[in-house]
Amino acid sequence: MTGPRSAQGRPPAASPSHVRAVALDDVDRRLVRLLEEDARMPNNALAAAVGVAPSTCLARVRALRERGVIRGFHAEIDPAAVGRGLQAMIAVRMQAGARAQLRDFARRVADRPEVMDLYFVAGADDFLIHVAVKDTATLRAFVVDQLSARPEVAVTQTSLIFEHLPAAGSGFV
Amino acid sequence: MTGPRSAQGRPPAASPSHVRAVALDDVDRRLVRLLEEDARMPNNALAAAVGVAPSTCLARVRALRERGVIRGFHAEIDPAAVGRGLQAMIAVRMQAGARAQLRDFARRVADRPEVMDLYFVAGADDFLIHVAVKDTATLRAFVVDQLSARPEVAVTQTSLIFEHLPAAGSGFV
DNA sequence: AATGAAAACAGAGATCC
DNA sequence: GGATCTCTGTTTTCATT
Repeated sequence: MTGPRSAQGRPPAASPSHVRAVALDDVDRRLVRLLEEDARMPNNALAAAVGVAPSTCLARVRALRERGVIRGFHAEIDPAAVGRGLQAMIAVRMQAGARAQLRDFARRVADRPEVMDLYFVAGADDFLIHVAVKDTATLRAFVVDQLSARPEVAVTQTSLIFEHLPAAGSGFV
Repeated sequence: MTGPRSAQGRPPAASPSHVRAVALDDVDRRLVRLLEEDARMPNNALAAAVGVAPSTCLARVRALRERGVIRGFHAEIDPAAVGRGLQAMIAVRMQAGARAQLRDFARRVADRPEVMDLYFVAGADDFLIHVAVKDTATLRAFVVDQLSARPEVAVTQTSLIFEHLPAAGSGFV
């Protein structure tokens, strides 16, 4: 484990992509796939599953972390179980004159506790915000206070999310 | 740890919400927050951080898993590092007559390796698909073969994602 | 339900191939 | 770069409160 993280902040490094074109061999790819599914798989089980010695496996996983291939290990939490049963996707378009502040504005929004993901997109909208909140009143407050009331924001469009299927572990690594 | 997962499938249980209105006390909430940030935090460190004995901590975490509050532990992977440097959000609207098959169709799509998340939404679109792929050719192949060529699909709209800020650990648990 | 002690186990390093 | 061995520390169980 490296450094701890500020409780409310963004992950420290591992920016957009970078450390690019890292060549992963077959063992690396299998490790990534296994840890994507179960981040707590013991090192020796991991080693056995990919067919290397535990010490090798440990070194491989550490290298994957250091290369930025593995960005971190996280528990997946049921939002509803922690009082965030309502999810929405909010498309935001900034005022033409406010494009220069787009990234700073979006990053501040992304640091709000309601926000689960923020996607900068190409096209009519500037970014999408995936939020999980307690109820419609909280959602409305977020949209109004954090977005539509801001002069930088031109338009927002909120879509309620009925269900979210995350795909942790299904990638074709 | 409960059962293993089929490599390509969805997580087993923990559907939309369920096990609902689970009362979490202060210790539970702190455990959830810590594990959301670092799923591999050692049990004794976890115990010390929340102020209970390691054995108690272990039982708490196990209970959180069994209650479905914690759905799993996953490594966060840099998509670019595993050859999926291009991300997009695809909005899909189904044909009016195909709404009955919406869920089945969407679930099959969600099991595709390109798909990272699928959101069923209210409004003009039926669902949004967050994909991560190698290049534009792969993206185009996905959109055409899996979506627009299908008779159930009315329209798709693809937005490239420039950057994705995930918020693991920022929730207000 | 939480604890403390004891047993089982995994993790990290040094050494060698 | 990878394996074997060993020591240290953590995870886990269980009797107890």
